[in-house]
Amino acid sequence: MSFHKHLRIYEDLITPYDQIRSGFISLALEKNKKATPFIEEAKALKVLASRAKDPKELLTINNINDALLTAAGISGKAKNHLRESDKQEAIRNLLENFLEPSGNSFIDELVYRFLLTRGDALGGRIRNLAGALGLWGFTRVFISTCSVRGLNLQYLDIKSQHWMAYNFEPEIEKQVKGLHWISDHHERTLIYNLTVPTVKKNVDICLLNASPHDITLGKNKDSAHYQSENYLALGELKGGIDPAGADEHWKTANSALGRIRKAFSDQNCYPKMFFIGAAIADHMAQEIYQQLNDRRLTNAANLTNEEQVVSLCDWLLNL
Amino acid sequence: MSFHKHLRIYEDLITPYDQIRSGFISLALEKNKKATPFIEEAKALKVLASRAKDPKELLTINNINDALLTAAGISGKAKNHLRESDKQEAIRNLLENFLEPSGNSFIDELVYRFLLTRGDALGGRIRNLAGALGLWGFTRVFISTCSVRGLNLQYLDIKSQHWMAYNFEPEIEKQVKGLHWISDHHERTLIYNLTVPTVKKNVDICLLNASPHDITLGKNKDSAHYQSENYLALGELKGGIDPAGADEHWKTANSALGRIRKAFSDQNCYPKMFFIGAAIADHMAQEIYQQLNDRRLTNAANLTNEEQVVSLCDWLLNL
DNA sequence: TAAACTCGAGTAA
DNA sequence: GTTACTCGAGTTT
Repeated sequence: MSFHKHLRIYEDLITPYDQIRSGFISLALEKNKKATPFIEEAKALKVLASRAKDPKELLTINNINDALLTAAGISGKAKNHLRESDKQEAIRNLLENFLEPSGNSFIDELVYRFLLTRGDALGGRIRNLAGALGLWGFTRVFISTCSVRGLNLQYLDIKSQHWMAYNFEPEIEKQVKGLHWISDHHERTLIYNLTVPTVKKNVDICLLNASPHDITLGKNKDSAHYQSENYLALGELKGGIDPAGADEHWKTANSALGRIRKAFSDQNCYPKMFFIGAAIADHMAQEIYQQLNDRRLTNAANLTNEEQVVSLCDWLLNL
Repeated sequence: MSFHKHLRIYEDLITPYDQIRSGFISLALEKNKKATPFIEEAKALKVLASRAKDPKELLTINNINDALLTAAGISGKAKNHLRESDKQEAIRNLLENFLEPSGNSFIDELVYRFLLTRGDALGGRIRNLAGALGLWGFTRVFISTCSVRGLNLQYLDIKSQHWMAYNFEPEIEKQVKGLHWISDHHERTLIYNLTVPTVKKNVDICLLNASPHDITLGKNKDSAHYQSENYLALGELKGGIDPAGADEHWKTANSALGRIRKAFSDQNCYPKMFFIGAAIADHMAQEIYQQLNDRRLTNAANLTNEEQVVSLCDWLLNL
C-alpha cells in the first residue's frame, strides 16, 4: 500500500516538537509584518480624533465613523449582521460608557479600544495566511517532485485565471491555483480549493484525469470537473501548526472527507482520498492510520516532514 | 419519535436571521466589558515604558518583559512553545525593526503593538465565553423545565465541587457543573463537560442513570461514569451564533458524535445521542434531520428556539 | 513539549 | 445575505 513507502508505524505521522516551535516563530514573523498597516490606521485615527474637544465631537468628524464602530467592539463580521440603528447604538454606548468617563484621555481610550478590535482582525487574517502558507509549502514540494522527474508543468495563475508554462519562477507557489502535466500519455490536472459539484463543497486538493482544455471553472456543466468519474484523488490539507487545534481540525477534516466519500460512492465512484496535516497529535495519528489500513484513506502525510510529502506527491504523479 | 414534538421539517432547525443579529449584539456587549482590563494594561504599560528615553532602555525596566514579548507579536499560546532564546530574539526584532525606526513615538508604537496582540487574546477569551453562555442558556431552560414539573433539583457547584440543593438562586446557571433529580423513582444525573472514560474524550452533556453518590469525578474507576451502561444520553452543544462557523463546527460535532457512538457500540451500549446548536444553516439542518431519521441522533434542537429546547429537556427528563 | 475543548476573526466563490 | 473555507486566540482537566 502506497503509504507504506513513508509510514511504517502510526507514530511516523506525529509532528515533532521542533516543527511546532519553528511554526509558531514563522507565524509571529508574518504577523509582525502584517501588523504595520494596522498600526498606521491607529496613528491616523489618533490624528483625526484629536480634532475633537470632547467625545461627542467625535461624531462630527468625517471618515471616522467606521473606526468608532470598531472601537465599540464591532468586528467586520459582526457589522455585517447589524442594522444601522444597532451601529449607532453601539457607538453611543462607546461614548457613554467608555469615552466620556475617561475624561481628558478619551482619545487614547478610543484608539486603544480600536486596536483591541483590530488585533482580533489581524489574528483572523493571519489564520487565513497560515492556511495559504501550508498550501504553498505543499506546492513547492509538488513542483520539485515534478522537476526531479523532468515533467513539463503548466500552472493555473490564480489572478489571471490563465494556464501558463512553469519556468522555475521563484515564489511561483503563491500564484498557483492548479497544475497540469502529462504523465505516461495521461492528462493530469491538479486543482486547489475547487468546489466539487459532486459534493457541492470545496475540496482543498483535487486530482483530475482531464486536460485543462476540458476544465472551465465556474458553473459550466460541460466542464470535466462536473463528472465524478474524472476525479482520481481528493485530499484535505491542514496547514495549521497549533497542536491544540490538531484534533479539532482533524475532526472537521474527517467529516469533510466523509461527505466526499459518501457523495462519490452515491455515484458509484471511488476516488482515492488523502490527508495532509502539519499538526498531527498521537490520537489522531492513530485514527488516520486506521483509516489508511481500512482503505477509507489511501494516503496521508505530515506536512512538516518533507520526505513524507515527497512520497505522497510521487504517489499522486503515479495515479 | 421524540424529535417530532418540536420538529416537523428540517427547516425548523434553521436559525432565524434575527437571532443571529441579536447574538452578535450580545457578544459585542460582553466583549466591551471584558475589554476594560486590557485597556488598563495598556495604560500601565505606557506609564512604565515612558521611563525609557530610547527603545534600548526598555530592556532595563522591570516587569515589562512579558509586555515586550506581547508587543513582539507573541501570543500566550505561542509563548508556550518558545525557548528563552526565541523570546529574546523576538524582543530584539521588535526593537530593531519597529521601535527604533519610529523615533520619538516609540512608546506609542510599543503600546499599539501590544494592544494588537492583546486584542487577539481578548477575542479568544470571548470565544470561550460564548460557549459558556450557550451552556448557561441551556441550563436555564433545563432548570425551568424541571421547575414546571415540580422536581427537586440538586446541582454540582462548579467551584466547590459539592452537590447543593437548588433554591431558585438567580444566575445559578453559571455555577452548574451538573444537575441531579429523581424522576419516577429513578436517579438521574446530568454532567457537563465530562471526560467520558468509554471514549476518552470530553462530552458536553451527559445524562447518567446514577445517583451523585455513585459518581466521583476524576479518575476513580469505581465511579458510575466509568460504566458505559450508566449513560442514557450524550449530547453536543454548540453555542456559537456565527453562521459562517455553523457548518465548520457541525463537522467537528459530527465527528465527535461519531467517536462517541463508536466507542459505546464497541461496548454493546447504545445511549441516545443529541445535538443542540445555536447557529444552524440549511445544509447542516438537512444532515441533522437525516441523522434523526436514521436514528444516529435521537434528538436535536436549535438553542435559539426556546420551544425546541424545552421539548428536548422534557425528553431528557423522561429517559 | 498533554490533550481536547470553546468559537468567530478573517477569507473566497 | 449564502455557504463554507482558513486556523489559533483563549480555556480546562
